[in-house]
Amino acid sequence: MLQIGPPVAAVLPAGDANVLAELQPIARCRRFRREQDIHLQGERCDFWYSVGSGATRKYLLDVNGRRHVVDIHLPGDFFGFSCRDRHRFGEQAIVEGTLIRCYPRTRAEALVDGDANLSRAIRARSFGTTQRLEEQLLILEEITARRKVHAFLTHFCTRLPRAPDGSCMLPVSRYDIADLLGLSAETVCRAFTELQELGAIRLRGPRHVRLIQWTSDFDR
Amino acid sequence: MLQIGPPVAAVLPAGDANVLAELQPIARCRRFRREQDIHLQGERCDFWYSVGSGATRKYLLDVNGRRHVVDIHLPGDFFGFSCRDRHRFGEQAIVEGTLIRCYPRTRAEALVDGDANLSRAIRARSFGTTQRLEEQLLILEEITARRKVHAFLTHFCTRLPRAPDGSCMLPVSRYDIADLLGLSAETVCRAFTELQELGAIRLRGPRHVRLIQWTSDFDR
DNA sequence: CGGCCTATTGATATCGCTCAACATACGTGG
DNA sequence: CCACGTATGTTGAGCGATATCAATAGGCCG
Repeated sequence: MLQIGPPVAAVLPAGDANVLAELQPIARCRRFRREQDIHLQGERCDFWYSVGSGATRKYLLDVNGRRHVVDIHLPGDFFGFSCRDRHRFGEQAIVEGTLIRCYPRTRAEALVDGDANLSRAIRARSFGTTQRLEEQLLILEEITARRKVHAFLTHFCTRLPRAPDGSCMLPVSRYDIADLLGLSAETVCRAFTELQELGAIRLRGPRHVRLIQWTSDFDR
Repeated sequence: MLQIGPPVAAVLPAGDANVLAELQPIARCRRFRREQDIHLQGERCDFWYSVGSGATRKYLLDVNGRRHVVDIHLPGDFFGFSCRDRHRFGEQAIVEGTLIRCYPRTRAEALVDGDANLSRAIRARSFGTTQRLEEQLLILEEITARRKVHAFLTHFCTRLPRAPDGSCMLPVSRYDIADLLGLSAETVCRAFTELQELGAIRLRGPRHVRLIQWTSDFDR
């Protein structure tokens, strides 16, 4: 069974947010509707982006038309970093009115080149992305669907704002979770139901989750 | 079915290798034996590393003692980048005599701070790591073991040196592949056998693989 | 030669994908 | 307001895929 690591935000220097504010002058803010694309797969990598509010998914449509989700971005996250000139993945808003800050890449790089602190802050964000993806890999290496879903919720809920009772509102559908975990939506549903029956989570509405302290294995 | 993206090396600016050579003065080179740890999980992040020769695995031992492999590093790859102060993962040599360059982190960061080109090169490496992990996530999201193994081989072989006939020597065991793909070693074995029967690969010895051009689905 | 590690194959029970049906929520237009 | 349509979420049945346990083969090194 997996011990989920701390979220990226908890390990990033708190001062980074101030440093990153230096990028604001060149940012263009845009709002996106649910399912609207921020950039498409194959498009030129002309911007860096950060999430102001809402949530986005990084996804790929494969040759069979199946959708793969490789990452979810939440407020504070940066995305669009790339070492190639075209995006391998598309990125789209998950929630209505998602606010995105778009930083023209050339200008952003010029700013970063001239400011070692800013450069460190961006580097820390990039390392943080690596960390989040590594955590996601661990989750996908879990064997059973129930464990995958539980590990996902454990990790994801640390990244979400929490109500006083410790519960979270998931911005993502069962389909998003399925495409992120490489499972069918039905299996994800069943895992939610089973986890609730086992007392690992409590649901008040399909997207309103509270994680319960739980030490045992989930193999009944 | 998945279209595997190009390897990171193919999209990194060729000049980066020269730029990164500026880190050599502070590098300490060490050789590691098979299975020897380069750093442990939980250890302080005091170094950046790059692979000179051989191969390494980034891994985690979970509370049940199961080993998870999240990445394989080959010559030219950097690792040990982190935005936390302690390593979540261990890293160990896979092949005998693996050559590792160790860069003291504080000195490396100071060098990078003072050189925008070097800073860009390190950033590009970090973005490249992100790209490799995203590709690995896509592989893990494949449904069947056969597809996972085939996608892994397709991606991994682009990172390996290739003989004139297009064949590769895998530096990793079936167990490494299993722990990387979240499968049992037996299932990985069977997938190799099936892929060969289907004509997707040819094996001359367990680790000597040649990928065959193959357009069809692998679902018989 | 013997021991160990890696790789392979077999048998079986469990798990998850698929297809199907149904429930629920929400928005829209009448 | 209700009727309806659509998207989302849930549950069921059955089959194929994979984990697991087991046994065996092969290679390498002392």
